[in-house]
Amino acid sequence: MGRRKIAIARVRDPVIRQVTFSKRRTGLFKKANELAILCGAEIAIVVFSPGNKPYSFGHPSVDDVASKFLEEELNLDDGIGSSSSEVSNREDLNQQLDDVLAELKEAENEARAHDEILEEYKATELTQLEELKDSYGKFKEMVKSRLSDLETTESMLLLAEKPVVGTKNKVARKKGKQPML
Amino acid sequence: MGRRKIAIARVRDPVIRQVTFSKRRTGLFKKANELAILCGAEIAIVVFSPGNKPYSFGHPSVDDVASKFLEEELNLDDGIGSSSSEVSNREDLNQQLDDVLAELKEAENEARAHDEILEEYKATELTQLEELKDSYGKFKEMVKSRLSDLETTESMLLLAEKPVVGTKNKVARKKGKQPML
DNA sequence: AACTATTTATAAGA
DNA sequence: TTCTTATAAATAGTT
Repeated sequence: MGRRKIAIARVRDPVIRQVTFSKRRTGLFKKANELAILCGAEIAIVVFSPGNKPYSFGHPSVDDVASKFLEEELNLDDGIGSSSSEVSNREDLNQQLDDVLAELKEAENEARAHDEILEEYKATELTQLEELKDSYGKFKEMVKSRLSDLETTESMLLLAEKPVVGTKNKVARKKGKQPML
Repeated sequence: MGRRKIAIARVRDPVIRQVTFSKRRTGLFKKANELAILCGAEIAIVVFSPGNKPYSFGHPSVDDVASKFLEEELNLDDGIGSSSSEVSNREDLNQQLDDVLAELKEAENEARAHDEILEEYKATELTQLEELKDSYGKFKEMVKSRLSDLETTESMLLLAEKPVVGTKNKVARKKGKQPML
């Protein structure tokens, strides 16, 4: 779409490559925005420029899309690694699940203890800690999410026999603004 | 770019909306691929269709870009929340940092305990647990990373005075393939 | 899914 | 980098 047609191959000249990146990144984000608005789609994009500077686009936010993708990951999950032949005895599985459930509840309690420790720094000026807490919160959410999955033993067993359907992913944004490479 | 110009606003007709989504998602991913090839850029995209089906694009892979973005997040981090005027006394800050360091080490030990519990299921057929462990491992890495940051007190103080430079993000992929909505 | 009339993105150039 | 513009490419409406 320019004065000339170009082949899709690495642009040699570093200067032109950078210019091309800037133009196309702008175009890509614009397209992403239109897709989100027109179709009510949720979308997150992360790009690294040739100079390795990070850029991101999110609608409604990278965070939201990220979390949602993580949910998918947790719900659709595996089904691989245990061939149906290995799923021999349902009773055994149920017992195992009960054990796992107990252990995870224990782990969650410990997680709560961690959280309390970290909470003490909520009011501190050392905002770097927020970052750590965020990741820790996400972990706790996963534990909880996993717990409810396990509690519905029946559905999990079904999942274990279901073929994989979707892509799974996880994204969690932080504050910050775009560098102007 | 069609027979008529359309306004960028939510497409009412669900059928047309879905068709538009399919066409534009294809276009977006194509653009993303061209950007990656032409500029040697790394890129990851996650989208949810109007019907809430997940689609993703990654070059070289969503995983790789995700990890890299997470690194950025850990390294460039905050610097917000504490105006330079609040960074009054370096000695006080150093003391606070020492305290935080101690607490974090404690938290890390607890984290290690969690990990051991989870490790017991490494050989189990319940592969869904792998996912949980992955997220937990990431959390632990962040704790460790943060710890080393804190240990180099000097550099952290510098960070606290530095303006925000990059966007931060975290992504962790799972296996799976694209649904053909 | 295909087909085009049009709109939009963008390669080159300034 | 920003703008301009000729041209390539994406896509809205149609079949």
